[in-house]
Amino acid sequence: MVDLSLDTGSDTRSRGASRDKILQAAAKEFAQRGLAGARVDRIASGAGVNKAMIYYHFSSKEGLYREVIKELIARRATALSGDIAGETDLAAVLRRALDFHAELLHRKPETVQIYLRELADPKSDTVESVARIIRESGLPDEFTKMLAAGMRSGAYRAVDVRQAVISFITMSIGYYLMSSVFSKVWQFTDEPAFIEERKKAIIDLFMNGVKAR
Amino acid sequence: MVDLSLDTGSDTRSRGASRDKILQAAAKEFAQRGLAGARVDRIASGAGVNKAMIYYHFSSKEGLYREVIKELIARRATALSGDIAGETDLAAVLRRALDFHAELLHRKPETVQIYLRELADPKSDTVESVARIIRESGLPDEFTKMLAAGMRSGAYRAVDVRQAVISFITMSIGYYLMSSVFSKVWQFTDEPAFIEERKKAIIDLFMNGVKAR
Amino acid sequence: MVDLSLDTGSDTRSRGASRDKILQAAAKEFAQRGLAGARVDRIASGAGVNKAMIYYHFSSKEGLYREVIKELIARRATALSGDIAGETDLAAVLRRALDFHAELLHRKPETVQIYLRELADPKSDTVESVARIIRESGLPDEFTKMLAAGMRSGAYRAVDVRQAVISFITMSIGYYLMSSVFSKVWQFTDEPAFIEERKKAIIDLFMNGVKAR
Amino acid sequence: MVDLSLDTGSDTRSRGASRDKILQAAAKEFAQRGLAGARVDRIASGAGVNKAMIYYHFSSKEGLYREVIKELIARRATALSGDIAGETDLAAVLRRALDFHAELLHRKPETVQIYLRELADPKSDTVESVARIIRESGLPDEFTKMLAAGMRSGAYRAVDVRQAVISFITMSIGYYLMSSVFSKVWQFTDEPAFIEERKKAIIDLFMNGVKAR
DNA sequence: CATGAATGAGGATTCATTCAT
DNA sequence: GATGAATGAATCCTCATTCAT
Repeated sequence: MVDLSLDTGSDTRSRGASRDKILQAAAKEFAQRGLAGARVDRIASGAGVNKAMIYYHFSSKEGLYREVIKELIARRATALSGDIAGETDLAAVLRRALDFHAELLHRKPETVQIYLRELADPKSDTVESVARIIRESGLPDEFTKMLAAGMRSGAYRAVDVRQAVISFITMSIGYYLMSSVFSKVWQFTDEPAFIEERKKAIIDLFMNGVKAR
Repeated sequence: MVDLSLDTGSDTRSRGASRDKILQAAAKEFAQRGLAGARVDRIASGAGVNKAMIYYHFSSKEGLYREVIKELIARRATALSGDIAGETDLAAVLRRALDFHAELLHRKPETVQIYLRELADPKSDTVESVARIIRESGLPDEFTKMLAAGMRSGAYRAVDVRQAVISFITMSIGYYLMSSVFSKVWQFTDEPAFIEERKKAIIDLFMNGVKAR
Repeated sequence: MVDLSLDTGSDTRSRGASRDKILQAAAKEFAQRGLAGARVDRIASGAGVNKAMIYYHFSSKEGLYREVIKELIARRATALSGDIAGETDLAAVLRRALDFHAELLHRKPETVQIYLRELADPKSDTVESVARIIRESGLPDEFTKMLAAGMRSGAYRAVDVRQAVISFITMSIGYYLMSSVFSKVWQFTDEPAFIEERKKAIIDLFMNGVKAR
Repeated sequence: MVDLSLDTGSDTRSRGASRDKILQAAAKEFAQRGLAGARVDRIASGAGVNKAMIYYHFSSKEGLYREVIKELIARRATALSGDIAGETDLAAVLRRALDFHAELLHRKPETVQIYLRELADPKSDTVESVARIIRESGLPDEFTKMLAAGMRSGAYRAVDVRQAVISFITMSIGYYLMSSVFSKVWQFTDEPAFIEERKKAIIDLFMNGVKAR
């Protein structure tokens, strides 16, 4: 499976140690408060470094934010590309995607928060690049091909393919986006276990939903 | 059907046109930039009033924000409660909920943006109250009852009811939350039409997904 | 004679009272320390206003500086244009110019200091605009015409006209530029009187210097 | 003639190439931006050395500035002292002084810029020391003596001696101070040639201006 | 000598909020 | 209701200077 380890590169020994501490602290602050609400002082003290170090390593608060985005989203999201290429089974493709989403959005809780804020920002180019990543990942195409083939062969019912893709993506990602609400409605005790069940439930509902009768 | 008219409150007999203009402008500003990123100056000039007027009508920037939230989310969301009570058919309940989500999140584009930001805010009590509204709306309970009944009667397959509810909600709401990405991947030409198709597609996938074979 | 009163306009009653106080204090601060050395805090307390008022009235420290320049140099310097037009006598032209320089550079001591710093700044466009003002004032042309005419008529010796103009300007303005040194070498007791003598001495030396023998 | 070679000091046997590079870069930076506007970083990168090296060689930014002043002005200016002592002819004294000013202010363009800024600084002790150098150079005394003698002998007209000295100094030095303006008014093509002509023109105007008729 | 990293004390600018009219 | 002017408390960022190596 894809390695999505959290470090910012290979040089986390002492070269750039404080740079990394800043990135960590910044991710947390930006996730919790957003770019506008984040305080450089808070990031500095969170990272245990002098405020000026932030400007030594990054151009500005916004530059730091961009770097955090890059580390947290862009860099990790691209990892999926070409990973579903080999699969021939629709259910397997779904599982790959589900695992990837979990990996991407659940390992680092900050990721979801930042992603939510980016979704709300009309000027965000993160959204643009995520869209590009999705397109280039081949998921929609692969999905479409498999569904279409299954529909031709009579294995699947006639469904709107685009809607199906969207339904799958929303079921998978939507959970992470809204989990703060869900967890208040149902109080999950064991989230990791819940997520594994969720993956199965999504595959189950989706496959049964499209399968011919 | 639920009345979700756009005015800022039914008790606003003539409590000031400028108060409303401020609320409109504030909703837009908060949606685009979030509470921290919003500028009182910008809200004032957006509303075409003097900045001091905002403090004449509202206690503070945060007070104004709370008021916007109340108008945009709380007030409208509560409208659903007791509306699905009468339904006996699962598909009809789904449709009610889908219509409600569309009404709530699509009519005013600001709603989604603010909602996204609230989801990202760990201190948000909007999330709390939305959770409460969902609980009190009876949707999960009704849903659970109907699914359980269907499973007992053999009409539906044995599925994890909680997961099913979540799958439905994410399919429905998830689209609005992520539509900025989707619209960049697929370029919808006619969104209202697309949303109507989407509702059907969700019901179709869900009902087929749970129906016994 | 030209009115070169110091106020920034006609509305110095209470409309823009603090704006004017800021301009006054800023002129002093910029004169003493230069743009880079000036402190916004010092300007604010010098003007007896809140620091934020500076940004209410001016775009930035640099914007304020430009405004000061405009008030102190550009606006006043343009006043000379067309003022020497009527003169037919070379000595009278000299006197006009001498009076103008005194008016411009001696009334407000800050003017010289700021002018000196602008002369030292390779990126200054004040220097550009002063050059333009000189050109458009007609002084060099008038001067040239009169000297040339005098040379043709035999009243004046054959001299390099351009050098003569420069000699005159440097004698007149150079004194103000270097007066801080001169006053340390000679300790003038009565400067206004000294300046009047200086004007006469310059005319005397110049006219005798060019007159035919 | 006076040795005004450009090296940064005769006692710099091999006291480090980087020290000199720093002084060069610092002179440029201080000339262009002034003490307050100068950036230590920029000086360091201009000199091609690490910023800390500056503090290895100099006590502080201001200490470096003082050193630059010493090299550029004080050290070179003192060279004139006692050089005009031998002259008996007024015109020869003028020429000596003109050559010295040209040497001092024209060889290194930074000199004029720094000098201009010092003239504008009310706390400058460079101005003080230049005044002292002028006094001690004997130029004013020599000048005065010669003019007075000429006036007694009937060779010169009765003029205000102090004004005459100032007129001469301003004609000579004033050109360098204001050359950035002059060059924008007239666009000199060949500055060295122009300066030689200027020297002659100054002597010509001055001598004719004081000579008895 | 030389360097990259670090720091504290500012310094410019912003911004929510209030006041006088 | 309505406004222009005013303010204090941040907040981002800079910069001279020092330190560890």
